[in-house]
Amino acid sequence: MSDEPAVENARKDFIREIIDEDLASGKHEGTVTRFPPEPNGYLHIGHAKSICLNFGIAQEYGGRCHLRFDDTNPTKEDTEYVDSIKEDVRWLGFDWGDNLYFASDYFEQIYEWAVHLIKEGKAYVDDQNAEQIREARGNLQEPGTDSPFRDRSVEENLDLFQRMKDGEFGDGEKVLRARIDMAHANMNLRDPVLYRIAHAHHHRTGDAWCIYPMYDFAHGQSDALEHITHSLCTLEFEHHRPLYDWFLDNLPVPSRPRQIEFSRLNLNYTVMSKRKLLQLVQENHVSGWDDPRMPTISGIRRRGYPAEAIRDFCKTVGITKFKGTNDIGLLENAVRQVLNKTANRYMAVLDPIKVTVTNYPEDQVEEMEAMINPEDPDAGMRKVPFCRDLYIEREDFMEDAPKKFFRLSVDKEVRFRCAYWLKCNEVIKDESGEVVELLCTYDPETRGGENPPDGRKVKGTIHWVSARHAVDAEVRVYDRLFSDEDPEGGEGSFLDNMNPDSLHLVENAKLEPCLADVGVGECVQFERLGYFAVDPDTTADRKVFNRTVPLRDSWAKKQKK
RNA sequence: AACUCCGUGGUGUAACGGUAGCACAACAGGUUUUGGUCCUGUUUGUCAAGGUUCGAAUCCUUGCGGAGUUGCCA
Repeated sequence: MSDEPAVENARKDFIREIIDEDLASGKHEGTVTRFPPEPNGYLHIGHAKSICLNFGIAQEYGGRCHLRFDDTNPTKEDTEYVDSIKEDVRWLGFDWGDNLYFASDYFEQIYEWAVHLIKEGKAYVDDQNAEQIREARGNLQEPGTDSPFRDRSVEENLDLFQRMKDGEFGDGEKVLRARIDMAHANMNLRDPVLYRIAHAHHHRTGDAWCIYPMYDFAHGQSDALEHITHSLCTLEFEHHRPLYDWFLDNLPVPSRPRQIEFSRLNLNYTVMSKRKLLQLVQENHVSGWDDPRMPTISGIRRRGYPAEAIRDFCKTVGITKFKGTNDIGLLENAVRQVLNKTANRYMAVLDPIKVTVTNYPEDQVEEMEAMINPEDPDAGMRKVPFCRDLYIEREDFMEDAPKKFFRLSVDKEVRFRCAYWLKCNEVIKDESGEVVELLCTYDPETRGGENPPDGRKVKGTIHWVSARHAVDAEVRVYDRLFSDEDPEGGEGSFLDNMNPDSLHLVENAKLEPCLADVGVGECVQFERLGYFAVDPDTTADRKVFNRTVPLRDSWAKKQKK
């Protein structure tokens, strides 16, 4: 309720302003949008922007948003992708209801419209091959030249097109082209191809067709058939709009959609093109489409990013025609913001050093009380066992500590979160000089981590785990996949810019026992470290965690300087 | 000058002729049993030049810069 005025006053992007105008002027009575993926790959965060836009508008305006698969190219498409796309849209929190469509459902109608154009003298069958057509198209400086087949009679065109459909010709032998203007400044209007021959099995229509419409000849008409009011797409389609409109002008379509283009999402340290993502998968640079380092929806889901954070992120990047690059930090910030409110806190040690509390009774174990989430008191409390044998993070101990190091050091005292204050008295090293154990003493007057009565102060609080009760787990610590801000820039392949340390595998992390009960997919905070999600690779006897995103770390930042 | 589109702090995004604001980042401080969270403050911007106007990021002109377009992909 309280955020209603905020929604009301929310600044609208130029597309929503256009919709407002169209509603105000009576041009449309409602708003119908569509999300039109081609089922030839997995959805990525860039698609999320389009999904949030299209479905978001439908929600805000009480309209509807169709999920339509743009499946006009049978050689590249597959039902595997259809299924993953549906799952991803649903996971993002959107619902297309009964409005699930396929461009291939319209093949018959689109074919009839092609015949219509032929009858009007606005389309012709061209016998030229692909190379000849390319050469005759001219270039950006020079006009194209008419095809020698451009002036065939309507009857001949009708006959030839029928025979194309009947399978009399091989792939590439003939195409159907619109008869527009071979000298047009916009290449898309230089007699664009409408239909090509492809003796290929289609994932839905099977072998019913051997001719398939091109995107341009299918998309706008599909929009019109579905009574889409606003057809939102990315900037690359801007100079296709005149063609989009040409078909609507020259065909007896049942409605008049309007195409509006906006800038696609670009993120630094990320590649977004389907081709490159496919390459990463096929060449095994990642473990699959859902590798947690991938910008795919399935990847970021597995990584632990909440859908809400993706939606928030899409809201903050906004919709414009300006082709900019967003900072990946903005996404990570959205993730932290959601997780800070929702993630349960636990303690886990990724790189353990043993700590022995020499003055703590050998046989004693105490159940320390700890908040599950300080940001959400309703989450309640949990119990964490404390005893003489503990682990702490190697990073939290330093022998020659600088003044600003607030953690454990020799003769220094620090708070063990929710437990006691401990002082390190002695360091035990192995032959190579590596620290293997710390001998510490605890102060019984600091139980629960409370301040002692004598008024002593301590600057730091560190996390720990009982060595006797710890649960072992695998933790996959991810970093960005590319070390270069613009992986696709520069001379060589984008693969040259891959971050060699994008995955750091921790085989034997030590977890507090409560963590044994966390289910697959759940994302928790390992205190002082970051957010971690339980990976599906988890088995009955071994948990696997993915690091979703680290906590902000002003100490690390200070150290770098 | 083939055509089309786009230029607001470091990044992204508002301001629709009337105080250039917000988020992220950065920096400084406060709070804190997470060097987290939270709070406060600071730095940094209208591509340029003309014009219209009492008044221009906004309208006009010119220039400059960037992107896209020559698939039987979408």
